[in-house]
Amino acid sequence: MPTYKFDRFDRRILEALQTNGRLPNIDLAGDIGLSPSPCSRRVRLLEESGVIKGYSAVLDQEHVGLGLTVFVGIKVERHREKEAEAFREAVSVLPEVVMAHLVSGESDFLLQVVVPDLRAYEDFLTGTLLKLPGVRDIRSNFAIQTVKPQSPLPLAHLPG
Amino acid sequence: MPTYKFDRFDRRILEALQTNGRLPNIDLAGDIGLSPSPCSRRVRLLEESGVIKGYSAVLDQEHVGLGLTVFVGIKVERHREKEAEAFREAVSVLPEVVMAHLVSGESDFLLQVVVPDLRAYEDFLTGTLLKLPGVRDIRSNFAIQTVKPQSPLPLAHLPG
DNA sequence: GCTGAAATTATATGTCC
DNA sequence: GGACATATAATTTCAGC
Repeated sequence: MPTYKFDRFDRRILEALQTNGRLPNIDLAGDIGLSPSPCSRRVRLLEESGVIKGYSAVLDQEHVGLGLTVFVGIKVERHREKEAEAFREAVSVLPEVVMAHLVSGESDFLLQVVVPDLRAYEDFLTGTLLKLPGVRDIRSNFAIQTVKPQSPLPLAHLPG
Repeated sequence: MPTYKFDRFDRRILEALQTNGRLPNIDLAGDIGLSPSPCSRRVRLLEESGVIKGYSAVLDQEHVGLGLTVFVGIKVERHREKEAEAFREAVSVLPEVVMAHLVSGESDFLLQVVVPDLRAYEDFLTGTLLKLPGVRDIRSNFAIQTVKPQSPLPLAHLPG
């Protein structure tokens, strides 16, 4: 379903649930100015249509012992499609890789990697990343400070 | 609270709630092999201690009309601390910026920017980013394909 | 600490207007 | 979309291990 006819209620639901995914329906309904029944219906429709892909607990990285975030740029050899797909598959199953994109520019791939510390990153880099097939170059950019943590998507372009 | 004495139950709770932040307590309890009472207590402690920072609905970017993700590297002038703080503050309040870090390497800051399309990015780049104080250089890397979407933090280093 | 059961309260859902 | 009734689920308490 590529399109979805949003109105201002849907937009406010999405904004509220991005900020608090466990907001009780009764509170959500009150916040957006709707009674619980239609609010619940809308949320279900948004879930079933795939607009809401799921819900997630947001953890404090430091608290769970994950002190190091690294943004990794990877250049690869020119691949045939079959090899390229194998590379993407290999990257996407690595737990330490919490996000990965094919990008334009200097690197071919940009990965966000999360590990406990520098020692763990060293192991991951030499033991895993550098052994991926077709890797030509890896550039590691270490996060020194979080300026803005992962935040809600901007929905200002939707009706409302 | 910089440390937290996790055991295997806490780890499994965190893993489960990262995957499904709305998993009913009764189901969560069953999954991790605990009865509902202690399971509920543990979740509450994890929330109160800040290990669980919150919950969020995960949206489908395309479905909500946000077709373009750009990873933006920014180099800045040497700042005094007061100016540096002003820059970080300015970046962190921009809705289009869904994540931002101070990083080592080529750029000083790395931003993840989400907008509807190239036209919107053009406006954002020229109208907002390039006008931030002290910007020396901006490099835009466009996401061509999502290899792995934002995914749960790896907790394999915790007990369990 | 956990289990299990029961009671209470809160929340979600379905039906009908 | 709203109101109301019904069904689910969460939370608390307490006994016993």
